[in-house]
Amino acid sequence: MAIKDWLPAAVRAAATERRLTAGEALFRLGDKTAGLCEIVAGRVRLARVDRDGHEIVLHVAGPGDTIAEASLFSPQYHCDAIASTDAVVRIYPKRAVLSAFDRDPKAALAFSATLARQVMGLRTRIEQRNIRSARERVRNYLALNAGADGRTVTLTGTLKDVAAELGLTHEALYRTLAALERVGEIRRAKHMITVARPRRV
Amino acid sequence: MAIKDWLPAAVRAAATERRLTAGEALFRLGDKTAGLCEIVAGRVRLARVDRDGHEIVLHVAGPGDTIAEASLFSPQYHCDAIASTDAVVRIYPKRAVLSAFDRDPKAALAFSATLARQVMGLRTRIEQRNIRSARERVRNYLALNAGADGRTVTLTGTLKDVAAELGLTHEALYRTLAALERVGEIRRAKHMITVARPRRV
DNA sequence: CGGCGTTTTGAGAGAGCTCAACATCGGTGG
DNA sequence: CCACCGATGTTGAGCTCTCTCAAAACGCCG
Repeated sequence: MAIKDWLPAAVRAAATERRLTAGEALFRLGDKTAGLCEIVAGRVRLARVDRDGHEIVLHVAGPGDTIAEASLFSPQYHCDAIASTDAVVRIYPKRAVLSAFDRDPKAALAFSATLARQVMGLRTRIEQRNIRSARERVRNYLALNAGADGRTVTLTGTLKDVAAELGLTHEALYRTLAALERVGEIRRAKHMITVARPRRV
Repeated sequence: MAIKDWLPAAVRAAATERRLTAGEALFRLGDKTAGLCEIVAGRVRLARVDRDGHEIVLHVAGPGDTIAEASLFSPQYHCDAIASTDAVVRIYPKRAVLSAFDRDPKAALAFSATLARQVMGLRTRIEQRNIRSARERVRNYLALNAGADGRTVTLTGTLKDVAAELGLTHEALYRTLAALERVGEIRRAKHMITVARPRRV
């Protein structure tokens, strides 16, 4: 769900861009909230620092992700945002966003819709993490990401990325895929995995 | 974030209640969407059935949770909702909710705010699941749920519930807590856990 | 008092992680 | 065009850690 699909053009035009070097803070806990933030390039992590000075990562956002949605409704940030790599972000001023929502209920609803969709997706991912077995987790992933035919999954990124999304080490993923291919449950091609025998348990 | 905190009273009044027996479907994939649903009692799972006839659980909701937020923006349900136990649910008709949002931007924004907060919480939980070690996961949980003093965590439910939330078996949680207590890192009282030595790594 | 669910501890096994070596691929520059 | 290099992909071996199965103490409620 890209920003441009729901944020009015007028608001998008009001955005400012900012460049961050690795380790630089986009904002800190307690700062006055500026607005919605879209990651254009690089990685930005949201984190809190506990009493021990230990950093607790809440989320890692990459290109296309938005962060600080909740900041629209809060005067201060509730955590730190630190660039993990050199990064470029685009900031949509809070006031512009909120007033657009106020004037245009459609836009507000569209925003709600994207959030509701995000909630769905995140809940699905959490449920996926409850699966212990690497094999089952991969099966789940394939079933959930299968295309229209219900059998073919097109890989957007690298297998390493998939492994991270699944919460597995890349080695474990490679092995599991190899094992599934060995028993004929899947077939693999470049950037594509096909489940060989649907309709089976 | 309880429903009554953001849903206008007029909409709440329009709600209907429904009683489900274990295994009964609240709705099925493809059904026309009725509205927002709040779980009053029992457990309801959201699931999809894949080509193999295998059920993929997307989410399990308990009392106080809302489900089908995204259904407000879709004509049909995208998954099944099945009662895992006998359950009672309250349904807020889609039309009433949407028209309330349309009339009252404040209500729409309040809805967005709860969703944004949910997204935050869910992302945090996902990040937590990336922690492999039971001990680290428990530390993370304690740090994240500490009260105002940053050292004391008050348990709302049973330890078994906490274990489920952490994605650990209850045995693993008991053992980990016992170990942490043994080395003096935490102290435990009835429904309360205190981190003994803050400001340490 | 009796029963049920939570809490606790024990022992064993399996599964994924870690460390390590190597193959493969794509891009870069000479 | 080819050598080089870094990142991705792949496989091996050992080890740690959690899960599983089991049994028992504990606490709460009827």
